[in-house]
Amino acid sequence: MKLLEDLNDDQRAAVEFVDGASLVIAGAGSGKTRVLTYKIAYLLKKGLAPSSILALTFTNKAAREMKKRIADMVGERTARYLWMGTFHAVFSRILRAEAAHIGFSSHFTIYDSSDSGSLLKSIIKEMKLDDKQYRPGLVHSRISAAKNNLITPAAYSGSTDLLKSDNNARVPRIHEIYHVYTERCRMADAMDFDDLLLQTNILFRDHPEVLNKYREHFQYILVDEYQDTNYAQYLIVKKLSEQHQRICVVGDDAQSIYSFRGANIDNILQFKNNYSSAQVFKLEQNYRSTQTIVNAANSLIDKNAHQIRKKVFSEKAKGQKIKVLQVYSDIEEGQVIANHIADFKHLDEYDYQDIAVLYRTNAQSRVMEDQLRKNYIPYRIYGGLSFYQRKEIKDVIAYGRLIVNPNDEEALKRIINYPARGIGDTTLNKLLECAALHAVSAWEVLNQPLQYNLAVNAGTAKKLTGFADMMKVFMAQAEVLNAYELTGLVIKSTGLLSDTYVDRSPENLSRQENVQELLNAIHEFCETRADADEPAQLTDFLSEVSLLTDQDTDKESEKDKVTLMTVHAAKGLEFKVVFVVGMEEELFPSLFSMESPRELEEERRLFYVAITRAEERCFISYAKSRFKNGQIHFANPSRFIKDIDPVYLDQPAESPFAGRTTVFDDDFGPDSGFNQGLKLQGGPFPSFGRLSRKEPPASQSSSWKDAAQERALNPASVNPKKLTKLSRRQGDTPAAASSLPVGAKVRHQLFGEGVVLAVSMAGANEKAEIDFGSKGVKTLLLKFAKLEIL
DNA sequence: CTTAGTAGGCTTTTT
DNA sequence: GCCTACTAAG
Repeated sequence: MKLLEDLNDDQRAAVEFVDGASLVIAGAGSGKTRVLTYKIAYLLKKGLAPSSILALTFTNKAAREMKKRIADMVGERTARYLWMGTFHAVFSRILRAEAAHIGFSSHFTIYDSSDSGSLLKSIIKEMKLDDKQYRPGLVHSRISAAKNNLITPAAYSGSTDLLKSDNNARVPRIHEIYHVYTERCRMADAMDFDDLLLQTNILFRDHPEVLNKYREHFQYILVDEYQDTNYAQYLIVKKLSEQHQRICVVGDDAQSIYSFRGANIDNILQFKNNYSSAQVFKLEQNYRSTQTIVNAANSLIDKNAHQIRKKVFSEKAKGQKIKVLQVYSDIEEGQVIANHIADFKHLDEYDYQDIAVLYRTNAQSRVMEDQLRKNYIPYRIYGGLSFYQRKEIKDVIAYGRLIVNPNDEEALKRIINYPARGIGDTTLNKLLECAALHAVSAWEVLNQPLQYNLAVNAGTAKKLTGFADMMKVFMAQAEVLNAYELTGLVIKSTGLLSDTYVDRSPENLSRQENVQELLNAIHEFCETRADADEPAQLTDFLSEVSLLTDQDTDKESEKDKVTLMTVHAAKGLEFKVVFVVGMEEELFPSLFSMESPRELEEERRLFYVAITRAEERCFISYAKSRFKNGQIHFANPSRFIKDIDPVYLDQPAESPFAGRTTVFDDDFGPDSGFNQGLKLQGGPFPSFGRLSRKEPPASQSSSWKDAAQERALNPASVNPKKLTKLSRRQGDTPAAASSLPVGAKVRHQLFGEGVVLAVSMAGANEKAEIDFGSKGVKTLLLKFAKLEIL
């Protein structure tokens, strides 16, 4: 078979073995995705129907990319029928189909983490507990851990161990909160992320006929990133595959970095025990990195006790040593890296797009961004707030959610008084308490206030009725309009955007554009669905969108920029040059991991992931001082640097900071407090103060400005889903010469004919205000709006 | 009930 | 430094 020619012996063996369970241990850069895609193609060529193959990935992005690659091999028409996606996406689809079995409706809402947090907060308040003691985040993580281990509220209350542990942590009533939380979710016809896995397990446990249906349906199951699966995921896979054993899991225990989310590394370590006849394949040849990088990474991971031993090797060039950079401050760190990047570019060694800066926490991006901008280096940033987490987007989505599922309490809470319509906290709390008292949804009370003795005065009652009536109009319209039309109607008739029109501040413009971008996305969704002759109602859009949190498409305008992201986000990616920054104790490894050897090993794996992203050059930097929470913190170099065999490192010969390269006051010699681990809190520090406040000229021109402004003002040009810290730093640009003259007549496919009132710039993009007569005046981005000039 | 202003808290990583 | 949650005034 021709497709096998592209594979090495190990890869081919893994691909061709299809008669039983198999575990593929794939070292970093060893062609893991290649094996998965070729294996699927192989199965298809062997005659397996695409719809009978289930391929589970960890991120939407991975699923998309794999699907694309397979489509290239076997054709889009075949590939589209594969069941390929994240656990959450695939099983939410199944849960919607089987919802009736477990007491949900097929259009149940998926609560995101902030919905869960907000609901927990309400519950904690209602139970009159102290939210300092019962911090919603802490409570949520305990409940989440319980769900990931398939512990229901009843089981939780029945477990003396858990109760004891909660007692010790001084949060003895968590099991009660868990009960109420579960009831409230059910009342709201909502599932949180963890429910998607828990409820799937419940469905399969309580309805063997349903389990059998899917068992027979999925003739072959593949799981990517198996080291990151948790118990709930493990059991789903096991139930589906244990009869026919046609399962292939791929992973690398050395890259298990999600235990905080319940991932259990034992799933991969114990695979052979669970599938007794399992074949194990090891992919040990790294095709990505130089020998030095691979060997350095090996020497690091060797310090972990918990692992499957393997010999990852590279046959590429030996390559240069990993350079260790030591600097005084986070600011200098940014500066030094910016200099290196500028040199690479000027010497024509690397383009910006070949370079990534990886950090442990998103908070570290700010300083790096500042320094890159000052040096006119274009960058793109992943992480921070995703598109669908922006306030204005969540508001629109919340209206949609409530229309589709009026019992969605979190959506109701969000919009019942937004835009302001005189329904304040007092009223809302009365409403929610009343609903909780009668064990009905808030929407139910809203519709029958008298029946449930809702104690509000006549004026307030009227406002509530007004809101409910408005929503009912939308709900009726939802029957006839598609998602795009309905969302447009909602935005228009609620005046959701009206407070963004009060001025032309970059923030407001950005909000408008974000909403426009959402509308564009919905529009595109509707068209795609229409082409495929599939429904394009709001409910269809929402069920797709609720699990989209992923970084997305690389657009043309994204080319040749330095990438900034967390190490977690970088998993699965590769760059010619990688800077791993902030290699300091208490940051990497993080403070929270230092107590436990297990977590420390996970941090080490994380560092391993970071280093193995690099193909040719790798830099590691650590700073002596760093701003954290508005205070200066001092730290020692990360212990992980010492874990790397020094023969692979190019580090300053002397003790930390003795051989520094920049000119500074001599306050911090090698014997200063830093090296003794002394911690200083806050307070002005003479030399540091000077260093940190020294601002470079605020000139703005050339390439970075376009980059930054694009990012700031036009989410679409960056990457539509992920975007941090919008426009604070940049103002509006003056209008440039336009391709669209004012006064021109145009036609828009939805709004019909209109007249151009004004054209201006939004970042790097032109936008036009167009009067569509009866359809109103719209502001449209020209790059999106499909306008026909008449 | 709304808004503006201030005090306090917080920070790991993400489907 | 940033965001949220609370407080005081309209």
